[in-house]
Amino acid sequence: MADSTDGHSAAAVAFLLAQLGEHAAAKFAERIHPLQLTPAHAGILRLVAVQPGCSQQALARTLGALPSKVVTLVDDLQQRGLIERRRNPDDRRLHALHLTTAGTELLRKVRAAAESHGADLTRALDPQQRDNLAALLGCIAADQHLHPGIHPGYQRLRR
Amino acid sequence: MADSTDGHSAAAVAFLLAQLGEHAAAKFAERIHPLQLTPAHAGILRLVAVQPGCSQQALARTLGALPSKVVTLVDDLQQRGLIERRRNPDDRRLHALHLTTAGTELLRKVRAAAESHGADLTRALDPQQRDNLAALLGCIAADQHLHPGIHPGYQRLRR
DNA sequence: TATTGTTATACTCTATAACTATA
DNA sequence: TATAGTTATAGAGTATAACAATA
Repeated sequence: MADSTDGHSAAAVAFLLAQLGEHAAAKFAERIHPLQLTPAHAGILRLVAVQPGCSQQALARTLGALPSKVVTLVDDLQQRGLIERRRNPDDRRLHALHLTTAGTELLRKVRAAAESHGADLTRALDPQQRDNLAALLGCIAADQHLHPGIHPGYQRLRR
Repeated sequence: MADSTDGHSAAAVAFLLAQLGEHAAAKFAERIHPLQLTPAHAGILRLVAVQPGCSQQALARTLGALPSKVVTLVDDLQQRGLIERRRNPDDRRLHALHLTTAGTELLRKVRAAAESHGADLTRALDPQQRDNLAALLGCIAADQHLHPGIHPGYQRLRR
């Protein structure tokens, strides 16, 4: 990985980003572990909430993940009664995905966990610094053409 | 993963960090791929440069990686003539690791790649913004007790 | 024939623990 | 007995492609 010893070089910023990003992802995974969810599960719950009735293929395309992986994750969530597969009468090949009441409730807990996770992660910054950081990161994310809300790690989803 | 749709909440910052961190790591891996190195290889090259003569166990402890993984990575680097295993005469169980001339040269290329990678990643920011970002990230990293130069991803080193 | 969802299989990666040599 | 390094092996995880149902 990049050298991190040469002050505020561009390489040092990139290394810090990679380091903190991994740390943030790992801490978030810990936060939702008690809910018996992985980040992948949480990502699917969130997307189905945003796009109710979406198909598994659409989900896979949006996440950049393999359809066969999405199947097993949706299996998990359905078996726990968090998500429903409804047959689309117009095209019976498709499964229209919907959150159940339990799924909506659990997603609320996931969002609460994400918020307290974020607060803990940025506790060293005052509100102005935090907004400043958000703006700078948003600037880079836009420039790098990252899709809002789509973590590249979704491409290797884990159960 | 965290919701990224609620403005500049703490959760949004955490999500952006995770997203950008993964992106930065992936881009860096692409940069050094032509050198036939993975980030894990690069990390070992760098640590051996910083602590010449260190043992493989010490390396594994510093990186938080399994000793058996370090073996295969050092094997790769040794076979390519980038690193030397010297027997420690005082304790013949230990291998003292040293970079060869070729290893030192390749590490220079890795550092150049890291620098241009960082420049590309932060091209949307002016120098002042970049320094600002570095300071904010450094602040969080220190608060979260991250070890400078040690990427948490080293713990699952890949060849 | 093409597409959705699913399942099966082969492959890779990882972790554990056994092994050797030295202490 | 304990530790460094190595190797072997079993388990988990992943990607590919085969498959059934529907269009």
